[in-house]
Amino acid sequence: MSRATAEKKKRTASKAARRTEPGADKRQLILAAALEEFSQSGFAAARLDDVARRADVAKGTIYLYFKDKEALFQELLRAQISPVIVMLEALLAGGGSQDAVPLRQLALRVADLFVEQVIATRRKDIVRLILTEGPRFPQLAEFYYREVIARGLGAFRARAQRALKNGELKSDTLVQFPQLIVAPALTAIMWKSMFDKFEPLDAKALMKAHIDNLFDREERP
Amino acid sequence: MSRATAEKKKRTASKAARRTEPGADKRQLILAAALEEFSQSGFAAARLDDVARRADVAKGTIYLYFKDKEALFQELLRAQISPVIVMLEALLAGGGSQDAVPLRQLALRVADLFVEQVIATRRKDIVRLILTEGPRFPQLAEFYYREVIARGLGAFRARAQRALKNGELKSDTLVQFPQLIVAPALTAIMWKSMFDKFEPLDAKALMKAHIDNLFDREERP
Amino acid sequence: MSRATAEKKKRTASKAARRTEPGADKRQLILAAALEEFSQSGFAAARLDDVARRADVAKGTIYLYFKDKEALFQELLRAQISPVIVMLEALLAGGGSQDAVPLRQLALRVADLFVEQVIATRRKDIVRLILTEGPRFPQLAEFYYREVIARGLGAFRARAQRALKNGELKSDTLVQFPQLIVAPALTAIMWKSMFDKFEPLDAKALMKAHIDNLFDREERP
Amino acid sequence: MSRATAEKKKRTASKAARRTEPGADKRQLILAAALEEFSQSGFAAARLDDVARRADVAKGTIYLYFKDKEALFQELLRAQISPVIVMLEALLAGGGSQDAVPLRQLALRVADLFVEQVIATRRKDIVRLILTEGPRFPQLAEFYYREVIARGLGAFRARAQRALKNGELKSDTLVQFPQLIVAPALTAIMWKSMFDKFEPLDAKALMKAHIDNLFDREERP
DNA sequence: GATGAATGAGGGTTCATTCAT
DNA sequence: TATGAATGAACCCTCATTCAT
Repeated sequence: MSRATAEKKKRTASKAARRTEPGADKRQLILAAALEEFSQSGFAAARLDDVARRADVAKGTIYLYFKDKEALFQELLRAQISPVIVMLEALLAGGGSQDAVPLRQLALRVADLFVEQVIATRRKDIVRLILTEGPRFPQLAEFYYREVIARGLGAFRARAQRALKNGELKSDTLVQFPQLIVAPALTAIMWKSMFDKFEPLDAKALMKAHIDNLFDREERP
Repeated sequence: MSRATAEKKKRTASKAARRTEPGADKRQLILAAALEEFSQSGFAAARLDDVARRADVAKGTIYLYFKDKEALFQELLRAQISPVIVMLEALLAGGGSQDAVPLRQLALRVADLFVEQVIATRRKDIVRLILTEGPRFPQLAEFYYREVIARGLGAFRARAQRALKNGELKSDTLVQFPQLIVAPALTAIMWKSMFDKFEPLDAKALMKAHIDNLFDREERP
Repeated sequence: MSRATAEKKKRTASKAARRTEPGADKRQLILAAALEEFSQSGFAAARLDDVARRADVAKGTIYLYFKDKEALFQELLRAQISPVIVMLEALLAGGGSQDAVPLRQLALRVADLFVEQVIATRRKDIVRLILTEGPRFPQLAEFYYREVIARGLGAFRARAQRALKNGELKSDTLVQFPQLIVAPALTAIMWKSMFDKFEPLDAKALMKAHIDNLFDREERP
Repeated sequence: MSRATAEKKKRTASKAARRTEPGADKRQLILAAALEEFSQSGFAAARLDDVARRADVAKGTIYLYFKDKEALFQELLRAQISPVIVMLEALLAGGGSQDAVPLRQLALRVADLFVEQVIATRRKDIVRLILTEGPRFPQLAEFYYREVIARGLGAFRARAQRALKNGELKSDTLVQFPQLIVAPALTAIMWKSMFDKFEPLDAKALMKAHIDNLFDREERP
């Protein structure tokens, strides 16, 4: 009871505060609450009741902004992907167009960015949700493949190809399997949500060790 | 009424056929059906009705073998883990006790085994389910960490330590991050269940390339 | 089927009528329907489906007002007890504080009240349910003992004690066994719900005869 | 698992022991177990599974002796009534045919017998069940009314009539309301199953006080 | 007769969705 | 727009009953 009471009080207070918030767009509130609930419980087990409560809106309000539960879910995942795509393209296409930065430096920079901006934040749950619920939402999987995977790996593959040509890379491993570059990142995300309490994982160090592995062999004379 | 009657007849017929099946243990039938349904829909969205139908038993029969939906789910995941553990220990402890086989060979052998026995079979769904539902079932995550992760990585880490001492490994990367060895395997599992239809992935080649990466750098003079 | 159709029509009609009913509080509707169903079938055999239908609400609506079937049951019994307690105390404490009214008159008055307000009404089913289901709901039995039995018999016992002292009563029978005063009332309730159709019982006359019995002996010289 | 295994072993053992019991009539075992379960849970909530376990027979066995759950229930109540009827008639008809024993003595004797043979034993649960479930089983109520109530009260009423004629009784209260004689007995049964743990009731003393009440007034000059 | 695995109808409960206000 | 009471389909689970052995 005390927990509920405390929570209620807090919510009531924040409600008053939020009411007056100027740009407190309901849609954003709902999306934020939905991320929380969906990543906590998964799509099927999440309750719109809880989303509404957390967003501090009425249950019916959700339906003013989203057709149904699935639309909310998919729009949530799509909305959050946009910045990732932008970031991705900025890094790969922009920074790499002239290959001013060596691929290894680029990889390290992206890895750091990914750890800081995704793995260390709530955003990692977006990735988890996509991995987790993707098989149940074919359109989502397809969308994600087209917009993120194909583009991201494609760009990386192109960049690796150039690195291979200009001698920065000695083997074509990364050209054939660009997936290798992200494997430890996915592993880190899964690890953090399941095993981190038993054995914490330093994601940044893991990524660095992995990249060192991929490039050190190449750079030896 | 005619529908019910017709259905009953049909079922009776197919039942008669199956009745004679020799080792068709009900419990196993249910577990197999459950794997199918759970990996298709996830825990929350799977319907026991469908499990029953797929196993060709009545809904109530499930409850003769499992306390409830969650017990069915957890026993499913635990039951399938045992062979993995056995395999794991046989390979690492057994084959590696005298380190007769170089770690690289061992890794390649394990990778092949994992691809053939897990990734290429229905068993990969077990791994997916654990990764996917683990956060919602803390006991399961803990069990899995204790029985599989801690043991597996522990054994691998010990073996890597010895490889480092006897010069087979030049860096301590794998001692610090034994997770690296499995990262591409997880990635392959996720890829296969979401993106394989868009772009098939050769898991075995991926694993080989990864292991080559890890060891080649060490073996250069 | 014709029965169902007929019922549906009736319900639709009455629903339209009820929609406009002013104070038709849903909670009260549900409680009234629940009393009907529970006293007809007992707790275990009563179906919430029927309660809902009788209250003319959807099944889910019940759960907006009551946590579950048991809560509905217990709140039903507790809600109905309050007026009884109030009545009880008004009569015994109020009217008896100065013992202005002889105990016999008081008993007759209470008996009449009980017959009219309880035995002759739907309320007798509340008493039946408590007697009937009490053993299965220990909290309910305790609540009832504390709030009604202990208080009611206690007050009556005190009043009887005074009557004994001031000579109105000659023996201490009622002080020792205040339960005696209510025994015929319980018997009447049971009789009415089982045997009244075979042999009607005049509860008021029964109570009067009983009270005469208890007091006549005392009043003889 | 260990609990289940242990229980199974125990049951198997005791079963072996019972197997050799000579007159261990299955039907009686089942009836005894049924009484236990029905009076603990009521008709609707009692589980035949538990009856079978308690009787140490298989679930199917029950159906060899009783058509269904309701038949078991009704036969249970009817079977147990017979001795009561016999006793009743022996006392009233037999002992009272010549009115050798004064009615008051007879009443006291019956009360004692009832307390000892019914209220103090498992048999009180039979009475409770009849009172409790009667309304749901019209045939049972009718059977009970015809075989027990009508006969018992009839015999008592006849005896009271004679007592009135021969001066043993001064008023016709008991002729009009023979139910009065049993009211405290029913009250005692209800009390014992609900409130006895809060406030124990001396049923025998209660009955005696009640009978004194009924007869003292008559016997005063 | 006796067993107990199997059945499946039935009921309690949840929760996405609607709609009158 | 926003609300939240109301809905009812859907799903888990129980348990009386059956039947092959």
